[in-house]
Amino acid sequence: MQKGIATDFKPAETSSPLVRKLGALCLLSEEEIDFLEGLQNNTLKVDRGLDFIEEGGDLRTTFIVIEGWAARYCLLSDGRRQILSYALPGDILGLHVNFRATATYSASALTPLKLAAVDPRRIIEISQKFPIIASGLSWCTAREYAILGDQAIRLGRLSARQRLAHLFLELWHRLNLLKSNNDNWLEIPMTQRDLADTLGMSLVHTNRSLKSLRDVDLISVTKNQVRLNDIKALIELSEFNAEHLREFRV
Amino acid sequence: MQKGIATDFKPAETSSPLVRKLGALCLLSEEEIDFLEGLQNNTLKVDRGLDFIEEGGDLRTTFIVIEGWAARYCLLSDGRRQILSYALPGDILGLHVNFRATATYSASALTPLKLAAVDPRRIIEISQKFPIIASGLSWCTAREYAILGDQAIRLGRLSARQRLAHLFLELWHRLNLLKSNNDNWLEIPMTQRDLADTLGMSLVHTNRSLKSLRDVDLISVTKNQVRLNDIKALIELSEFNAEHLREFRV
DNA sequence: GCCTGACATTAACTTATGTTATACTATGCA
DNA sequence: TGCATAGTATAACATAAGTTAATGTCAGGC
Repeated sequence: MQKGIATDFKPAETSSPLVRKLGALCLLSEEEIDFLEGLQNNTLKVDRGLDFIEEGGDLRTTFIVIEGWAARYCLLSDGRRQILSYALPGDILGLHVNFRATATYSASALTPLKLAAVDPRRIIEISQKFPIIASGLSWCTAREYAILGDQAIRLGRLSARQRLAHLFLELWHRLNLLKSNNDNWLEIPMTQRDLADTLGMSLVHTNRSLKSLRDVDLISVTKNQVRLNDIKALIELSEFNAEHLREFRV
Repeated sequence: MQKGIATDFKPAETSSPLVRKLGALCLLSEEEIDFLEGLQNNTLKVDRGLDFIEEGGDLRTTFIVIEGWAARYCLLSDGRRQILSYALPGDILGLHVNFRATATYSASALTPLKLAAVDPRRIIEISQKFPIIASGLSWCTAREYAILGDQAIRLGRLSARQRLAHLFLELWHRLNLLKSNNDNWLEIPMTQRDLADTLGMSLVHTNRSLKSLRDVDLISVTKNQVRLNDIKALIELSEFNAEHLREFRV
């Protein structure tokens, strides 16, 4: 990626996922990297299964995921749950919290989670002092929005099998931005219950549809791992559009 | 709303919808209003039914809706369509376009449309010069995101009747921010085909479900108008959460 | 004053998906 | 070692929603 220009600034493997994510997109200066790392100094841990954002509650903090997976979701009165999206390492929750906001969703830890808690005022600071980073965050926002749009497409217009394939492809592509996956194994912490609540289906039908994808050998499944056996066929089946995750070049 | 402090700055009825929308949220200075109005000088018209953003195409412009309704949508290969959201007067499309982006959705005019075309660099300018407006745009972003989340809830977890009621309530609330609706009439330009493509249902089932809402007298329908006969019952039926549209106070 | 086309309505039939229930398999833990 | 629990698997049955097709209604063009 543009070797010879500023290779020194290429984020190290040890960088935070956010820096790796933005660094994969545009060249970051050493100063910018330092700032982004400093932003994530104030960390906290969340146990698996615990909520760290509650719908209807006050939200005054922006969270950056450093390690682990989280799920954004809403509950209905009868207990039905709709997972809206997943937050992976490098993802930001509450980027547009203005001083004080009411959370419109809950968020819980799908795995043990390490988060950075950021004062939203520091986000505002960014757009004044670090235009490149600001532009990167803007890209993050547009990307989250596109991801949620894809979720709507899955829920509105795809069949059960298509939904599963489409979701797996999305997660696979998102993870590839963080670390280059050599193989097609996808490590996911979600149970079938979680998948069902993500894809708007019943648990039983999720299980059935997974089996039917296994039966035609499109995927293989082991404990918390999915192997995408034929990416091309999966893309075709599910009408997945990888462009939605790419979004922009400076 | 905080009478006596700066009532002179209260946006006039003749203001642009964006100014009315942000003005309903926080006090804008005369300078801020002037800037926002100036932003919308470069207008264009779009005929009903025409696309002004095309998925996959280059997007270098931010659009502000001044008059009319637009729909954001994606098409699948077999022609199925999923409408993701509606843009009403005062709404912004492509707020997070960074210099050059690929559109992840198409947008078309549901009515004759008047748009302002804004250079995205002017948006960046805002965060440096007008913190209040920047904060307002941030609120718009969070709100759009919450609206899309609600769309996912509709598609994922609500029945056909619930989806319809939920959508009507959303649109009713959003319109109320622009002009105080005295009655419960909702003027919508969408056909049943559009509603079906929004709610992930077939046209026939949309019609059936509308009828069933009419039959229990929850709504009345005439040409392009829906009357919400019992807001409270509709909210209860559809699990609508108006908080999602409110979002923050400075 | 009659076509035409876009939109709405309704019926009959099919299918994908939901529901309920039971069994199976790990894993942690007392 | 055995029990409890969370997760997975499958079958049998119920139902919401899709599909196809026919009919109705209204507005605009000629």
